Amino acid sequence: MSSTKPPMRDALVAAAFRLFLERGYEQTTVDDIVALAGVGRRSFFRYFPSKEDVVFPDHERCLADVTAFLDASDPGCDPVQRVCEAVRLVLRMYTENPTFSVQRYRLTKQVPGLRAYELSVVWRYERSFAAYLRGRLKGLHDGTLRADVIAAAVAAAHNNALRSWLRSDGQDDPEEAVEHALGYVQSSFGGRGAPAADQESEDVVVIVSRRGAPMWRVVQEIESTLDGG
Amino acid sequence: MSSTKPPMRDALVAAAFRLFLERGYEQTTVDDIVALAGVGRRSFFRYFPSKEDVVFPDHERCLADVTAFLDASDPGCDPVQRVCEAVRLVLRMYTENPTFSVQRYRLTKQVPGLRAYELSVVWRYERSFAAYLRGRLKGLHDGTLRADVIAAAVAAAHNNALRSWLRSDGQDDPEEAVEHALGYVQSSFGGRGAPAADQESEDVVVIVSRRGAPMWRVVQEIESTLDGG
DNA sequence: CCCCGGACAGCACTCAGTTCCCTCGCACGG
DNA sequence: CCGTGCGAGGGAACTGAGTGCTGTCCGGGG
Repeated sequence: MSSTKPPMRDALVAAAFRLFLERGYEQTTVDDIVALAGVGRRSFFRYFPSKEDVVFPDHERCLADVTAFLDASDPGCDPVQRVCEAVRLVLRMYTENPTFSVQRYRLTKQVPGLRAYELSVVWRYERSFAAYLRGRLKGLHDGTLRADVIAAAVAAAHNNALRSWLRSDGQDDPEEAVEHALGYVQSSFGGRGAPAADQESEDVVVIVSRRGAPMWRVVQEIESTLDGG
Repeated sequence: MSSTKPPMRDALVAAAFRLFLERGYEQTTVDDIVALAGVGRRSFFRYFPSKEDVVFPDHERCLADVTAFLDASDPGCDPVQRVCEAVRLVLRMYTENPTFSVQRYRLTKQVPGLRAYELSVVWRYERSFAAYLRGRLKGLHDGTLRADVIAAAVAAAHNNALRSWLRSDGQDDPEEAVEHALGYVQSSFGGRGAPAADQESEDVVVIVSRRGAPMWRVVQEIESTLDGG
């Protein structure tokens, strides 16, 4: 089943989830988990700094992946699009284990402590996005403000699509939903963001133009955008 | 200074902050706090469900204010503007006690546990915004998605302005910074959002128009926006 | 006068997380 | 073949947050 790298770590995750699903998160003590896994209590805290961490065993690695992905960006690429690509890495991590993700979702929905923990995890992704955008938008007017707002918008769009997929018990197509949500964000902030093909039923259109450009250019831009829609 | 309603609660907050600033949050136990305040340990947990809550003593009330404010909205008002007004209530709560807010900011910046807690508080504001926007945008295309994204953007703009004010030790003008940040968000998502007076040094202008409107109306809108800028 | 309900004190308990020390297995060089 | 060192794991004991329960004080109403 799982890889052969850390047998003990996986055993702890498996034991923990069995108990969490049977009797609930708060009704399960760390001693229960280590007893079922047949290991010492101390070993649990060697692999997971806290009881909550066992619920999100792969976020640490994914966060590192996202940060590395953004660090390796081509300096010429569209930063907003790049962040949108990064968020797809996060989605992939959820969709790799659909049943696990759905079980975890049900758990975090019920336990306030886990929701708070998940929040802090999501926040770290958002800060990674924002740090990258700040670097790319430095010098532009309101660079850090725009970086923070765009990072928050991308994260919110991702979460919206992810949660509706999780609520559907993994039935819906998560890629499609995230693509659609990111299209909305890109059309709102779009640098060169395309107007997103699936906006045909949208009733507003956003046009961005340099101030000072001649009016004929502005009108031309509008016409091409409307025609393309 | 503070109201005369709960003397014990205020005494606990005062004692807690004295110790937190002296020797740090994690180096201070609840027993230390209650000893300094001269009350029983059990009384602390009567007023604050957890040790972290004593650091954010007025957020619960503020969150209730925000929710009530949004619930009392005129159904005809611009929902995005309404949320922007709600976020000013949150800002006011910080600016009412500048020194307290700055001290708390320094504390939360250092202690990971407090950052996580603050995150969950901010998240509840955001969910309050999103719930209101979902109600107002219901039926529109992508209503819940737009509600979530706009709520996140407004919260991020507020946080950006708030944090830069807190970093300035309360020297900068927080109202102005938040106004500016909200102007950016409104111009990105604007329903009828004004182009925000302080965007004069901005080099792009965003125009939103109903698809299907006659072209002369679109041009008229552009001209009036450019002239007003 | 007693009773009752709420605010508070204080003890005892659970459990998460940490510290310290022990054992076992395993490779290493002598 | 035998120390010797070392890293992974086991386990006891401790700290501190949070909870439950019991007892006490106090003010107001029978």
